[in-house]
Amino acid sequence: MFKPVSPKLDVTALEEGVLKFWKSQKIFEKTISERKGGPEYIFFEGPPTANGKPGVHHVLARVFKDMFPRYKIMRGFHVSRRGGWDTHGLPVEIEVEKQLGFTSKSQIEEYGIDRFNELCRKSVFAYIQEWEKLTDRIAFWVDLGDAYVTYTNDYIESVWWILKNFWDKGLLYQGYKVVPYCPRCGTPLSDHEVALGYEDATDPSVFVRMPLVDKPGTSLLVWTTTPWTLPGNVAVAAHSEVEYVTVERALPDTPTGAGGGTERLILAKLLLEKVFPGEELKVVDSFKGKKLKGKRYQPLFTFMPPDKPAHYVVLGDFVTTEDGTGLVHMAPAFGAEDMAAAMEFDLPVLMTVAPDGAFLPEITPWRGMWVKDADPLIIQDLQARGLLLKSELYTHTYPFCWRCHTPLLYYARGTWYIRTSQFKDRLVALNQTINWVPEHIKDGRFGNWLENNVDWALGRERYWGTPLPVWECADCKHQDAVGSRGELSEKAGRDLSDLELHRPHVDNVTWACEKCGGKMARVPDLIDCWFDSGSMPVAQWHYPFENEDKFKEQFPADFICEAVDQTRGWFYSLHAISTLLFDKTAYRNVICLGHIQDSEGRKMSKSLGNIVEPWDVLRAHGADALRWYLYTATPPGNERRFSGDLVGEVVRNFTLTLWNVYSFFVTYANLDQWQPVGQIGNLSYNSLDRWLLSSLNTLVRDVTKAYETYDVPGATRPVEAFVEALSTWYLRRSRRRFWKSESDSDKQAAYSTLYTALVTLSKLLAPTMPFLADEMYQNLVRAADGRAPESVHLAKWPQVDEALIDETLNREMTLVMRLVSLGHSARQKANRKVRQPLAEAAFALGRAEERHAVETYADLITDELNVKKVRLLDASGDAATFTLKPLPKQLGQKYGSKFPALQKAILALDAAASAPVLLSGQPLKVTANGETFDILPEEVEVRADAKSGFAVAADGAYLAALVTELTPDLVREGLAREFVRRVQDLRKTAGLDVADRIKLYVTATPGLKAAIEANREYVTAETLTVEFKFAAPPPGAVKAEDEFDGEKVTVGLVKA
RNA sequence: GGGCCUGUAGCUCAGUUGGUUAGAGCACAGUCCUGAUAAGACUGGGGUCACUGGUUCGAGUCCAGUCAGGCCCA
Repeated sequence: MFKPVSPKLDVTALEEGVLKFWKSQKIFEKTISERKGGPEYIFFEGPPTANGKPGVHHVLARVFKDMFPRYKIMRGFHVSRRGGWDTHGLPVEIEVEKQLGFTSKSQIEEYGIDRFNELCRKSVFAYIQEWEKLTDRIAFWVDLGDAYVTYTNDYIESVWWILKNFWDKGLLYQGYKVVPYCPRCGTPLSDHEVALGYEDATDPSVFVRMPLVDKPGTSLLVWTTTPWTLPGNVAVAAHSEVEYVTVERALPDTPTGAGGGTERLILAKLLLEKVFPGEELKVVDSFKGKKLKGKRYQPLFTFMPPDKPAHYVVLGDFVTTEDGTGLVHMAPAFGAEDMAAAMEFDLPVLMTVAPDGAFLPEITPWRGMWVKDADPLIIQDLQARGLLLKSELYTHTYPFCWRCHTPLLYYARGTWYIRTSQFKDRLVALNQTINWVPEHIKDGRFGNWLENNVDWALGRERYWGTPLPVWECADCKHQDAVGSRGELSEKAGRDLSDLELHRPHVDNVTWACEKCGGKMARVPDLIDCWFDSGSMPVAQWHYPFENEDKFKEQFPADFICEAVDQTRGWFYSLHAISTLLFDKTAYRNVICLGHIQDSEGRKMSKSLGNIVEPWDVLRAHGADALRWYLYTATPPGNERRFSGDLVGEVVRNFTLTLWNVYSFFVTYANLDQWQPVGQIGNLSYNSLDRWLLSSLNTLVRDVTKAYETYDVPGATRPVEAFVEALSTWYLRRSRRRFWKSESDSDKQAAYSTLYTALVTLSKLLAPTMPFLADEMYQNLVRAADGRAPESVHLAKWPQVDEALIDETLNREMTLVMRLVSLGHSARQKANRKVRQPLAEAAFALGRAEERHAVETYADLITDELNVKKVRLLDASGDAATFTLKPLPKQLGQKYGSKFPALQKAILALDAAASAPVLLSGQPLKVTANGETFDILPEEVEVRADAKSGFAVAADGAYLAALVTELTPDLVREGLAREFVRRVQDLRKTAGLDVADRIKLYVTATPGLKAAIEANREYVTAETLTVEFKFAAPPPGAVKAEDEFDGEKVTVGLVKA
């Protein structure tokens, strides 16, 4: 006996019950321990930070991470699935700063880095219980008990080892980076912080002349909104393809008195009207920007002598003709593009401004002055020297410090880099070996990112993070890197193996410089926390200090999965570190998820208040439905609009359909005391059974292939389609086989088929709907066979039986369903309800080879359509008209541009004469444009229409025709069926069990009485009547009166 | 400003190497079926396949451009 299954489903109770079972029987642990010795399948967990509540986007990533390890376990693999936590970084610091009410870095230093970092350490696990609870509830099987944590000494030490390795290879260096910088706070801001502080600002907008050295009287016209950067100017950039002009204009009187004459100015042609609105100018020359390359001009200021060639025109793609003059002033110390150009063209970097935002003493007129205050004075100076064309005001959005509202400066700061660009070719080549889902990321977003690789800016001027293990001599600037605690102890001359490896403790370790005896102290930088997470393949094992075997076994990963923002985050950091360190990829397959948006396509954010709480969805619909929705709704790489209602649809549409099939099976199997064990072959499977088993094996084959290629929709959507077909076709068409009283081999075959399908489904669904799958498995398999694996998650993945796959059968059954659908449609049109039997259904088909299906499945069709007979529409006898339909796919491909004429010619043929030729399989001669073609039968569809007397429905070449004429016999049968239906309703309302026998008492008008008499055997068999009387029901009988088709009836029944 | 992705019914999504009638589910209306069903079948309404141009005998599909949204970078 199976445990009885109610058709009503309580999802929450089911899932909580299964969770309890997993926990008490340690099923997760067993999925690991029982696969020891099996091949390894390696999954890396991209570590989240637990200082915030997990949201629905975390659920998305976690359920996708979960399905492949579960699948692989069932294929016999051993999967470790170690969890991990990312614990360093600015977001953590910001949370603590908020908590303390701090607004500047100096407050942190006053408070004490020591105490501050302790708070950071605590805060990173503030929500760990939320994370654990949610992870558990959605059934993401990951080992959180043994999770790696990036702030531990062991982890940091491994990261140091990597950095030391890079140091030894000369890959770690100091350079300049232009960063958004707050001169008041004395700190660079992260992109995130910059985004907080954009405002409209009004700045001066100046057009400045830069006289050419070789062409007196001609100047480059340059535009800037930051005059204070002009003393740092070293070059002017032009775009090679933009059209520039030299214009001549009258020189107005100047304050210096040098009036009159003309001057020539160079600027982009497109901007002429914008710069000189309404002014008549003489264009003396016009040329592409590349002609300007290398032209030298006189520097505006000479406070700082450049140490390299400067003050000439360079070419750059970043130059636009949006505003300005198309000639861009370059000050490498104060612009990222300027700095990039300086690197490219080996230009000098003139640092004219001190870290507090004031000019350096060298800039004599404005020394010590806040640069923005100097703007008007600089303009005045240029004006006085005749270098200023004009000065205006310009309003634009400009970033301000979110803490102190000081305008940010783009400012070059010294920082540490890793020479990743040196490995660009390897990064690109190794990327080619990775299987990206979706594929376009490989050569698109990720590939482009690698192609444009710039050195990794590693340094961070912060407090809570992995310290950069580089020490520098205060005197001679000698530098050295440290790769382990042991090495540090050695250098410092004392045992530091228990030293806490964060600031400020590491900062306190110093030693004498080996070169000059000066003091070696650590540089203040931390490293980018992306470097932490990218180090996890190594650092999670504290390799190479221990666990060498573990590391070798668990690298590289077979599978990782994160959202698309990780292309430049974790996907990159893993790839870069692994490439530089081992010249290997860190992962073989990666699913890159799209972001979740709200139901209106907006980003989910706290400020919009449109966050969907995962717990709300879980409580309403359960984890399986949420998971299934996320797998099936859209391909993994797409953005997805999310709302709880859509998850509810999964339950109604899929879960309940499957559940009801399952409930049906259990109900009847119990009634018949059917047992799954001891079933041997030799069952008489009918065509429906064979079709279902064929479809099932096709499903297993396709789903397995999809799992192997990380195709999530391919692994899930076909299951949905199969369950639909199982319920609405197989089971609906097979119900009678389960009801019938005799227990013959046909019934056994039905049970066996349905059982096989359900058990196989439970296994196919195990990775994706782990709760429902195990619930079904426990009842269907475990309950009957104590030796079966304890959980579906410990069971073997189903094997395809290719021998059972019959493509012809699959195709023919699809055709049958289509014909039946047309039959129903014809009934509807003729207004003939299905309970009324009809004499005949005839079908027309598009192709000759399909005729076989109608004959083979005649029984099925007659039963479904309630007709006495099916046959093919006879072309000579039944068809009133034919239509020829030239098939463009065949004819168009074969005859190309001749197709339209040919089509016209075919349509003009006498169909009545041509159709029989084609139907007999002969080619047809057609003349078009004076050319004769032999048209083959498969190139033209012959459509038949039926004579009158039929009710007809057609779809393409397919046509169903029903004889709607009713004989007295048919009418009586229809009445009898109506009657049976009334009795069945009555049985139901009387609360009888499906197998209860009854005594039936009937009084009816003569027509109906005759109909029942004529079909008495049918009536009693259908209604399980053991005693039938045309008589008034006895007292105590359940009674009903009804009227239909002009007949009246009174029915009474008593349980026999 | 650049890169990548997306745009098909009210909503969520399919749509094969280009083939002439663009589909499914949900939602809405009607009819039917039902001793598993919270379901199902049939019918109907609902589409400028974002837009413009091109290639082709033929474009939702290929090409170019434009627009809108998203993400990343600047």
